[in-house]
Amino acid sequence: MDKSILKKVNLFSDLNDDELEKIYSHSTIKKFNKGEMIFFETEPYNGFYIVIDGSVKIFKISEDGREHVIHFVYPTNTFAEAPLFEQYEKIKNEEFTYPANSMALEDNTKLILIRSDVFYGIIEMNKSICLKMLSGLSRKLRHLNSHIENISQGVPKRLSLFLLEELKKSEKKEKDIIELKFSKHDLASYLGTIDETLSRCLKKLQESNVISVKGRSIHILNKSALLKTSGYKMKNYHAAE
Amino acid sequence: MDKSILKKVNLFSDLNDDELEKIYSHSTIKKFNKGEMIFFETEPYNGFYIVIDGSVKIFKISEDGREHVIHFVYPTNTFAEAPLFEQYEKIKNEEFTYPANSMALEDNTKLILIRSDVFYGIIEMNKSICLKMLSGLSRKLRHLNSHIENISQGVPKRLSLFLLEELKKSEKKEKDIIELKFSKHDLASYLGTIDETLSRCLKKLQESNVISVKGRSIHILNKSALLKTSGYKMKNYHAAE
DNA sequence: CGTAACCTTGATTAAGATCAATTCTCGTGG
DNA sequence: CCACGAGAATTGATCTTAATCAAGGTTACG
Repeated sequence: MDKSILKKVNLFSDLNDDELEKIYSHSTIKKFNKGEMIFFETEPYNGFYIVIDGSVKIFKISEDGREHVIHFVYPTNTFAEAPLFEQYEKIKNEEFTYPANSMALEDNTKLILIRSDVFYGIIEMNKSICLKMLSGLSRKLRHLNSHIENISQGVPKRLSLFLLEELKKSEKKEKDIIELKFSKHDLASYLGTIDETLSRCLKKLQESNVISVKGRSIHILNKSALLKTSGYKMKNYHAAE
Repeated sequence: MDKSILKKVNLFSDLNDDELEKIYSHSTIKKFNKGEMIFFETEPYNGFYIVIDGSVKIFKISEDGREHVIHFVYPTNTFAEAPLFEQYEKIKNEEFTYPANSMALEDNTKLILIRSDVFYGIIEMNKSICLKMLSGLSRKLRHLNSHIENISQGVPKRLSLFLLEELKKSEKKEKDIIELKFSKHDLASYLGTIDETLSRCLKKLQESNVISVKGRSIHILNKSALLKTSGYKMKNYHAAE
């Protein structure tokens, strides 16, 4: 893999060359195609991942076999870091498993696996990476809190919020267009609803000329209408991860 | 305040006497009565809290004025730590606010306020406290993840899960009895439902002899029935915070 | 005791899940 | 290049759950 990729990962931005070299030499890059599993929640934990290319969904399976999407992860973000520290507190080699399942959403999705023991070594040498980690986890916490707040407030509202968040993330590229990396089924699951309900909600938004949907690309025609139905509050909008 | 209290806080268990002294001498203990506000989400952030006695609820208020309880916090646990690290990454004195509102649930609730600047000083000196913090945040993340998973699965299920979690927390004291520190209204809000629905669910559980409710104390009569309606999976149950 | 906050109960309504068909889309092989 | 088939998405009809609306009943506390 290209060593310069590591520098783009916010988590590693304060590491010196020795430390980067250590991670570089001990890490493996893994490639997955669309639909391939990255890990199962039954699997023993051995490290966390960084998305380099493509995208990933994190999901749980309930006892009735249904899938519940918890997160979508995009490049330069990490996932499955939490068990690292729960594990660290205990006897080092206690059996821990991954907290959920994860699957690649696109062909040629590239990930770096950072093994627990490698990372523990880095932590010992470098305090700043701890603070980066803390800051990353804090943002995730904040995000989950607002997700919980939203989830109890009706599908149209949740959908509007989701669209605004996605729009914010992609604001660098083409204005006003969201390219979904995943099926509407996955989106429905993430929003805590089902395909049919999502479909109907999207239809309504189209009929009132707020958005226009073509396959997996969604054009935002009237952002302020979305803000309105999402129950716009400054801080919510800015807190989006 | 009694200095020995600090040692009971897991977060501080690895600090040496100097460090404890520093926290001790720079911290204030604050007392609140039932119903008093600890902070508002509009308020500038100046540090996190540790519950020493009593209990606290963390909640948001939606634009229609409704209250949404996100957390209940009990002794020796911390709350509002997340902004600490989001703030640390930025220019130090950027204006940050609390992430939600908080209110004391009991008379004579005692809290320690750890000011941001004091804590930054400790962090500089002691790496282990970072790891403790990481571990604490990780557990919260895991907890929120399972909360999200649960919230989309019907009130009876959520209620059963809540009861089992509470039972687990209080397992040290009287077996099989849960003493709520808060109103049923707050519980309903935490479960993402309303008073009437909660009332009916509790009634049903009583009629089928799973629990018995007297005021704010709930006696668990048939734990395995609860496990069943909660969709029991080993890891869920053990992951309870 | 009396009042207010808290909780419960019943009747009604609305949101969204479920069930059951279609239609659409896209990749594959003929 | 077209036809096929499978998965994805949409649509309509119905059913379930839980929110809403409207009264009562209980409890706690001055």
